[in-house]
Amino acid sequence: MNAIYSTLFSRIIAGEYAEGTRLRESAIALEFQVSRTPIREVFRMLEQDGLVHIAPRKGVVVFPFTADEVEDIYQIRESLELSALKTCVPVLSLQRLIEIRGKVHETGQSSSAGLHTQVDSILHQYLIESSRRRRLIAMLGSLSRLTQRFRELGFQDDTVRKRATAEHLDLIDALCARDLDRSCGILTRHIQNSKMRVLDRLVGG
Amino acid sequence: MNAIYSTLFSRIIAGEYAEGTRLRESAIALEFQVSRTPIREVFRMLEQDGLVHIAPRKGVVVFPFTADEVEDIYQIRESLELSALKTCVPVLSLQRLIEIRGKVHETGQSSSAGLHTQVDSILHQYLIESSRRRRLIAMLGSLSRLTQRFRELGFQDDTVRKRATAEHLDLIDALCARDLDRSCGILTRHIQNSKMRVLDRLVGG
DNA sequence: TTTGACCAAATTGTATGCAAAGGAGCGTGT
DNA sequence: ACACGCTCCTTTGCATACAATTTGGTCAAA
Repeated sequence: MNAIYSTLFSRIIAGEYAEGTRLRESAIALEFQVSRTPIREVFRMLEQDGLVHIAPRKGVVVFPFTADEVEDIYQIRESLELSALKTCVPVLSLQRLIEIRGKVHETGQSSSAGLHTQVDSILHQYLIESSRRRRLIAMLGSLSRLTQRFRELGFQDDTVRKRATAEHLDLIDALCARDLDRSCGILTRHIQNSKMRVLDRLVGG
Repeated sequence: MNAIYSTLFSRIIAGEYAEGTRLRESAIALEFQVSRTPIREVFRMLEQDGLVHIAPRKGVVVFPFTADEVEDIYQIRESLELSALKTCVPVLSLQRLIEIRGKVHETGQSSSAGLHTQVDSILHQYLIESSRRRRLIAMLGSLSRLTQRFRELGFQDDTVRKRATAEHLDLIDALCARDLDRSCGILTRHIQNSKMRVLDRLVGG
């Protein structure tokens, strides 16, 4: 059932269903050779991701997943990550920051998009989770999953990778100095840059 | 089924289930005289609200809904409403703002907590929806529902009502002048004040 | 006493069948 | 011609039955 969820999730993210497409329980059930029962749960999970709308007795329709949508997701993510940052700055572990700084620096030379994506995740995840705000963490996790596929694409260009690495190092330095204002500024620009990269990829092809 | 959802929702909000309580499908199904099938959907809906955690094959456990949690919700709400505000300021209708200003002013004299709550909702809703950002609107709607019960309690004190009304009028004036910075400042303070009120009520009794 | 394996009860996951609501098409009346 | 209502078909909602997995406990061996 998790596989079915992942498949539908990917399809919607990839824009394989036109905006407003209605998903029918029996059709999906037939396609995946299961009964309608698990499909209904999958629908609920997709609703949690904000990917479909469930209208009682009417069925489920997929929301558009366009550039606008991705932009909105990044805007929300920016707001929430800033909030997390404000909470976590005082409690971050210097040791862990330096450890992550090492990884970032090391990866800076690599040309593997996958590796860059991974290190990027580690840093952001650490900041977010350090806020210890369960709800915030969950929301950011959800948003992250929605853009996961695109982020890797963003790291394919070398100049982009260089810049991202520089931003990460800057941010970590500001965090080590417990400089909240500077951290916020850097993080804001960093996320805006990520957004641009992804949107460029999206509209460009 | 919607009734079952509402009931469980209220119970969790009210703290009627101790932190970590496990909800068993059969038990709930028995209580509400339905089969387990709709109960599973209700669980998914509660998961959407961030009120329970569903662990596959393990069951669902309710998250704590404590003052910490409410505080987090308000912090998130502040971040997101500010984001909405930034988006909507340029497109707000002067006519509609003045219309709402009338309602706020009129309600300022009333001592009905319900009426104040209602007007408060109208203003915030208008700002949020004007952003036209589907996802943001949905998230704020969800957060709003989580604190709905408490907000009304917050409006029981007369000095509080006076202050809230003043803040609303201020905000609307700033919005009419399309003064983004001032609007942001006022909204931030306004939400912080709401948070305090609610938290005071919560810890006070 | 403690550890491990194994069995039984409880609980969740899925399939199937039936009930009920929505929607399209057709016909009738105005 | 148009609106209204009726009927049939599709689709969703729910109940029940069965399968699979977890969990708690018991007993035996180290």
